[in-house]
Amino acid sequence: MIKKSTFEQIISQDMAEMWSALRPNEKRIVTDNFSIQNFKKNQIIYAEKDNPEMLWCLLKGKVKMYKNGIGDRVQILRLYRPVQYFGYRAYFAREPYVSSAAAFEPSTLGAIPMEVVEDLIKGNNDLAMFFIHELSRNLGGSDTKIVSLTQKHIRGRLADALLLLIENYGLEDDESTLKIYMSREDLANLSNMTTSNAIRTLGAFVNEKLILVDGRRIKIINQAQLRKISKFG
Amino acid sequence: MIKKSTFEQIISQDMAEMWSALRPNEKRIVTDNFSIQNFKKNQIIYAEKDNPEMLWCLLKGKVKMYKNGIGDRVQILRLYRPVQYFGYRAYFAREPYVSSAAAFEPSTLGAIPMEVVEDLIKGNNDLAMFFIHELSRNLGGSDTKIVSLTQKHIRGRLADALLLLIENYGLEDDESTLKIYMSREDLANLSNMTTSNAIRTLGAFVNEKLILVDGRRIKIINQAQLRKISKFG
DNA sequence: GTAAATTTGTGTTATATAACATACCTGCCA
DNA sequence: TGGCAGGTATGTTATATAACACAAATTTAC
Repeated sequence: MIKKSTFEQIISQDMAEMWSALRPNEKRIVTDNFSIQNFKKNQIIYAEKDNPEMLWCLLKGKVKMYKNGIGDRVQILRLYRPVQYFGYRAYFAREPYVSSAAAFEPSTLGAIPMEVVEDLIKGNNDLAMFFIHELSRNLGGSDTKIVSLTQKHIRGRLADALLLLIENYGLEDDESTLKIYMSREDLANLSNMTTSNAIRTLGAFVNEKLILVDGRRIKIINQAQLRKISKFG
Repeated sequence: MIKKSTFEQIISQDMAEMWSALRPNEKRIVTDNFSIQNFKKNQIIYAEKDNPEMLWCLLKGKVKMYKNGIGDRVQILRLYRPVQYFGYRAYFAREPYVSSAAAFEPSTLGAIPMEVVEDLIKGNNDLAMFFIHELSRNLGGSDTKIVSLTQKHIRGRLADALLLLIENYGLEDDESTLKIYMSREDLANLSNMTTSNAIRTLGAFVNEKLILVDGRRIKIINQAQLRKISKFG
């Protein structure tokens, strides 16, 4: 358990966007109901069909939201970085989770009971607008993803995945190495293809000098060309 | 142009869910800013990349929200029936539309400027919760659709489309005829396949006595089996 | 520190579905 | 009334990608 003073520090520094929407007494309510949990690599935070109870706030690490599909296939739907919120959609929809969330790597998360969040929303319209905004952006992303994943060819889908990783987790100081190191399988699950095809297509990109690969370390060499592949072929 | 009294009637009867969240003075604001527009069959209501300005309320008819994809392919994302609201997501996300909306058949729509809606939300938390709820349900649907469209086989996807049409537009008094008559092409665009394959697979379903087809009229004979096909093969 | 398990890599085959070609049907309007 | 456009139907071919099989490399566990 972490001391109260540390709580305050973490949430006031990192939860900026949502935090700033709150009045002093509301901040107090959040602080009082905030609990911190650590997750190991690949540990599940919540699973499909669970009842949504918490608003999760990723403080440290990386998290994937995914859905188990047909056979053993998995589709990664969204990726989270500090400090982003998730786990609230199903609660607001009054339905069980339709997807699962797991830590990509050792991660620290904050949790606030959704009832508390809902009460806060009822008395604070900036907070309501925060969630309306988040949901709206996610829905647009999900709609766009439908078309990309169903209509683009393998190369386009993998290019999309790489570009998403750049956007989401950024690059090292060398301005080319992806900050996330993920398995070929996760890469495949992100871009709707088999692991073999992720490996093969990644290899093709290396041959074409678009990227450089060393184990799970990926260096982006030709981002412009990746964008072209995402758009056309 | 329709008389004010008729306005009041339409919106108080049909806009029930959102309408009931409003206080008398807010209802007045909506009424004063409400305009009615008729759309012909296949007429576009708004298009991708347009700037979102209006909250649309479908009063009569049927509307499809779709996205133009690669080549000439189209993906139908959502269907609307009276009385449902759409067109607000992009506004809340502060981005241009990522999809288009068009009338399936001659339709009557109400329009309210999004600025007015946003002002109302800022002063009315029930209204905010209405949108949070709608967005949350749509996002769950979109996430589920991603997996269905990418992982299910053609038969499962077409079965899904038929079940969606039942759920969305219902059946005639005979409790078997779909209330919506759509082209094979639209059916294909709903279930991510070519028109040829929609025609063929529909034919297969007829052979298997799951449905009966007379032109665009579709009778659902064996819904249980359609559900099985949606789930497995 | 060595065995076991997992991940990565590569070749081959199988198959679902798109692409293409063509014909027919049906309503429309000139 | 006849031809034209749009939609429906069906057969054939092409192809992108999954499925499978196996070997090598790397990580994990005891």
